[in-house]
Amino acid sequence: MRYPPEHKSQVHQKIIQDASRRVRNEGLNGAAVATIMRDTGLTHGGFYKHFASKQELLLESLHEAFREIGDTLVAAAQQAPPGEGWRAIVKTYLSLEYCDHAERGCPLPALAPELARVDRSMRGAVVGELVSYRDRLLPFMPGARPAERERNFYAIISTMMGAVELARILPHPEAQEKVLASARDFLLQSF
Amino acid sequence: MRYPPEHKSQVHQKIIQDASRRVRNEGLNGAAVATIMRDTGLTHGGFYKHFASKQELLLESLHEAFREIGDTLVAAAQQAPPGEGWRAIVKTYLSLEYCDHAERGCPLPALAPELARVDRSMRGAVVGELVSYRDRLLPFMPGARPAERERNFYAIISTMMGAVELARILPHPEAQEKVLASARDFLLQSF
DNA sequence: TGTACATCAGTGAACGCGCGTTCACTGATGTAC
DNA sequence: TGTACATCAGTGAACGCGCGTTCACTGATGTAC
Repeated sequence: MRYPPEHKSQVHQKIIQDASRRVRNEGLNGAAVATIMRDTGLTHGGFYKHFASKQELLLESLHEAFREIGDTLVAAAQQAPPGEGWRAIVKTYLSLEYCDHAERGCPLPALAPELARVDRSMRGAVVGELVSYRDRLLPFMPGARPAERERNFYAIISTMMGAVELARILPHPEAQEKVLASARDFLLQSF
Repeated sequence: MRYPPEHKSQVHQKIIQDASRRVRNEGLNGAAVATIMRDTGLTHGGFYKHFASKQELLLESLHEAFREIGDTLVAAAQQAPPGEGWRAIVKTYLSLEYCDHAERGCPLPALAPELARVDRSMRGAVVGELVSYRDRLLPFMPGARPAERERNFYAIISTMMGAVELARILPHPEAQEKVLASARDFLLQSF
């Protein structure tokens, strides 16, 4: 049962992709080792040929999630005229599309309170992901000076996260859109 | 082992108080039946003399949490001059004090993503709690007309929730305060 | 070219643990007669 | 006033289940000689 040289890293990546989606959809406990391995077409015993522990998988999944949504938001911002990148980010982030598909969205509205509770051994890595996510988006934020862009980033991301979380609790698309639109209009008319 | 007539309802209330704090501090899975009963000075077997199920406890704990923080915020708003209630709410909500003590704070930054994932049998009750929380705070929101106050409520609560969640992920009080202050200044200078 | 051995991703039974829930039981007190 | 029984909050052993993790094993292919 020998495999081609790329095989292992492909399986590794497939496991992370799957976990990254499951974790955003169902929370940090939503990605059980046995379930993820079954989805990948393998059995649970093989998991430890790819990861030293469940915790390692969670951290790599989180990294993948931040990378994926970061790419999307940066791409949207780069399409916009100079200085207007943040508007494109706000419109993308607060769309019903991303509200409905947590598995492709930002990990913060999906996981933030759980991330605040991870134990010491994961804390540093989690903070690191958050900081590099911020640093990728900072250049597109409104504000003349870096300190001002940082303050505006915190205000904007806070509003967006909260709005998506609130909308996801509500049952009807109209109610969800009301929350998303309130936050969107509020942000776009500010700055 | 007969008990005075008020005894049972006092124990019931003590269990809910404890669960309400644990759930805000450690998440919906943080309030294990055995742990809570031990804290109350009882054994786990007695739990079902007070609640039909764990789910019933969670819903009553959530109700208690919204009631507690709602009381606090309404009291703060009532101290403020007419029309300025929302400013008092923002300052209270975004204090380091409440950021540090999730167990006494708003259940939204502690539980929102988990609340978005509760199964159908709990969904209605959760939405009900959210709606009545909103309706308690609406009168203090900025805006001349009810529809405007509702939009402003969504924008304000979203920003506050997100900021507290973000701050709670960060390790140092200075970093936390930077996030809280960014959101606070942003909200107070708007409207 | 042929044989013996090493490699290593994947298998599946088994483990210990924490969880929500059930249930026969306890024992102090109230009530019926 | 005294006896028999009912009540009911609380006890603690036991259950089935899902979880992360371990481990002896498999078997196709590579390598050594």
